[in-house]
Amino acid sequence: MAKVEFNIACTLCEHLKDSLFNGLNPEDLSRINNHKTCIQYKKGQNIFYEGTRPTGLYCMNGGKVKVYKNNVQGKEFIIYITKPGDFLGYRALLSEEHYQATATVLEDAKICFIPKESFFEVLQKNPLFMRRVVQAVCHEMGIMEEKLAELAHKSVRERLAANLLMLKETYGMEGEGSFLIDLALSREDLASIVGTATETVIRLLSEFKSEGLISFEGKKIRVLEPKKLAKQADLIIA
Amino acid sequence: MAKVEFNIACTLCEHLKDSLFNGLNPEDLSRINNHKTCIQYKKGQNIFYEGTRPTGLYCMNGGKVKVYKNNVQGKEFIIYITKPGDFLGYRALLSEEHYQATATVLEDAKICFIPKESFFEVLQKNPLFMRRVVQAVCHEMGIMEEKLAELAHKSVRERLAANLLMLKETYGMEGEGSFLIDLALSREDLASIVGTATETVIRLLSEFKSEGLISFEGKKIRVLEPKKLAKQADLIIA
DNA sequence: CTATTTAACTGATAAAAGTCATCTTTTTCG
DNA sequence: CGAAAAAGATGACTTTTATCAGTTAAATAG
Repeated sequence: MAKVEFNIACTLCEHLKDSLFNGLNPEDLSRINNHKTCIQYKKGQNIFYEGTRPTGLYCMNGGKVKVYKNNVQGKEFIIYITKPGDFLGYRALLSEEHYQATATVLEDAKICFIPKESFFEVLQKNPLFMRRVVQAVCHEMGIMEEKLAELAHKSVRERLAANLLMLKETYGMEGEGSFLIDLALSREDLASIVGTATETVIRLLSEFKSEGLISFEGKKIRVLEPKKLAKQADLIIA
Repeated sequence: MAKVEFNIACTLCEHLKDSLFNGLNPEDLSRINNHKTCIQYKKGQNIFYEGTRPTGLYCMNGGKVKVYKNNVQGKEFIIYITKPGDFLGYRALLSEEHYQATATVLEDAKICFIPKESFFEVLQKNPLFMRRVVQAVCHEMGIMEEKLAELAHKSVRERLAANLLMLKETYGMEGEGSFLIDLALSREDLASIVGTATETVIRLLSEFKSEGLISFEGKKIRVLEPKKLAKQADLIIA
């Protein structure tokens, strides 16, 4: 499959404002810009593989990518789903380790690749940028701590509700008082996010549907009652 | 309870070599040293609380501290247990957020406190130190990703085995071909590490014991058969 | 040193969730 | 288009693990 390139100047990128590159001085941004390679990926293509060495940083321009780990039996656990402006693969790059997860395109994506050297150069000579990266990484870590505790002590039903709300926050498109999660996720992928079996997700989704909390719209889910869903997520025995 | 202070120069600290402060130039290390306050804590005392703002960084000199989150029903999930040389409470400090977890002393501890300003000063003017901190944070994040996947797809039995091995790696003292986990952990705390009920931990521990994988030594656990325990942890259907 | 509290342990039971088998619907691709 | 594959759905069953109740052992405080 031939890689299709595209090009867009970082300064003109519509997602720059959502990115950590935002606020970078023109000189450094142009250094990034001049060394980047932008590639269009099709659904199902892999960006990087668990066990390999990072050679640079990916920056999401469009589309969606899942970052996941496979366990011994081949079961997937999805750690993260990208949104535009996101850095991808920065963890292994910054810790100078192998990738510990695999990244696969969920919806056709446009992704810019910044070589390691250029990224580190800008990082090194720009303490404020470095500071913002650290801040972002530590924030992300807080989210993971939250997820850990959730996974440890919440039921699958609660976790599914919580994850639907989380997806709604990130990918939700408001309309008529409800929110369409703009992400074509298979039941299997949703199960890999929640950390459960596909059948269990299917059953619980249809329960939520019959309780009027959500509805289905093609491959997508519409959150009808965020507050009631939050009650399901929180185990508030009210 | 009066706080008991002690003082030890960073340059003379026996754990400097295990710390991120290692390699810092003398000037910066003395800046840290001159602004730090060292306090002795008793078992059960709290270092910081979830929801409060960090005012500095804690650096472990001795003893053990658990960092944990409480869920709605009051169930604990232990995110981390410190070892000497560790930074404590750096995540919230660096992300400029509230603490998302509480830190409580497990075994009488000596902890040095470095005010936010001094730490950031050294961080800012020392890119190499910053780089090493970023690297450590990202490494830590990789461990958490691992834990997430483990929590999502492994059984309690596997997780207990895996966590015993992890504790052995960090706190294990070798002797006669076996390893004593030098950490007086209650069954309840162990359950909070694994993410399960106390009763379940008790039952599984006595299974492991009767299978000859571990033995009890006072409040501590001795790992007799690390390899067999690893098999239990990995779900290798060999 | 003994009373009281706390931790460790055991058994019974119930609930949650995983697995397996099967069927239907949808999607993909030659 | 139409066959084949993949995804979605449902039911039956089993396993795992949590919960509850109660007992024993150990640690702590008066």
